[in-house]
Amino acid sequence: MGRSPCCSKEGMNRGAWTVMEDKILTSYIKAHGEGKWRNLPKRAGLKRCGKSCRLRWLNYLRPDIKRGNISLDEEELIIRLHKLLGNRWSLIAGRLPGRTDNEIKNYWNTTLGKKLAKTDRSSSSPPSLKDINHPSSKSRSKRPVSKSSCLFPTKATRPRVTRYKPLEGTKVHASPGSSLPSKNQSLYSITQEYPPYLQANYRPSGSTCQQGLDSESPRSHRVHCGAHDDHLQKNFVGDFGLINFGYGDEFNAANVMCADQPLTVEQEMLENWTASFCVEEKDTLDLDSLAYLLNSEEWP
DNA sequence: AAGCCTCTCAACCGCGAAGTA
DNA sequence: TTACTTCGCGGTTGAGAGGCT
Repeated sequence: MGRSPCCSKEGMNRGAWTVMEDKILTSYIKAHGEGKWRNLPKRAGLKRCGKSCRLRWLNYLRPDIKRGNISLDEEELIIRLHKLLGNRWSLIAGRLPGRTDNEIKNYWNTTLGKKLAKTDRSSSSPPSLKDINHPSSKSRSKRPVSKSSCLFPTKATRPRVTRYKPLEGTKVHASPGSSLPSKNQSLYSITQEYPPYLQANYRPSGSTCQQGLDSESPRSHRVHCGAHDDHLQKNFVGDFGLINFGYGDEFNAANVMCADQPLTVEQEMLENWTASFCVEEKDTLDLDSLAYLLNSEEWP
């Protein structure tokens, strides 16, 4: 039978996206919502394959993409989640609002993986963040320290190259990866707070574990729902089951485990969250619980 | 100054899972 | 049930930028 290509390669643009292409894609998705990637380029008038459009949107154009360096808390979370989940970047990204799986994957491959490998070699015991952030190795310490990055030697020695193009009007929106159902907030009420072009396909995180809520794009139920994964079942229920997220009754353990409900600990991140329209300010995450979680020695 | 090296990250590719007819 | 389509994931690649010699 053979696998049919996702699209005809002939006459297609490849490589870096132009500003114009970005604009076309962004405005199309804002008007029509995500999904139907295969037909999207044709309808939008783009000479790109659907896959490429999807990737560009998810990794770059999406309005809730968080730019800038990975914070210490985020890094710690990545390390812990990677320990737990392995190279399941989309699941890890689901816990880091505004971060994409590609970004985390890149960050791991270029920075964290190396750091951890180094520290693992030099010590048989699991590395602490202190070890990771202040490794004894001076292999690249010749490079001057950048003002803009101060967290880690590897970053400091080589300023992060920021090549992304400026996006006008970029602001944080709630997305499946960043929406956090707050106390006493029903799933549906969150849906209502999505902008129209997001409502078409975005659904509150809980919906990915609740079959039937999204009849338009049923596929969105899978992948991000860690509850369907045995490994996650075992580990996340065990690890997160004790946390009081302060959700209502509709959030059972399986819902809490949903990968697209972010698990975050950074106050600034939370404030950014609540600053967006997704979560009302008065409804806050139980930070104490999360702080306890990260500080806990029982974390893997 | 120029060539080489290292690093980052956007983009591509192939595959498997899930949905559909 | 099965053949096919579509989507999303993880691994990999390569262009571009900056540092080093």
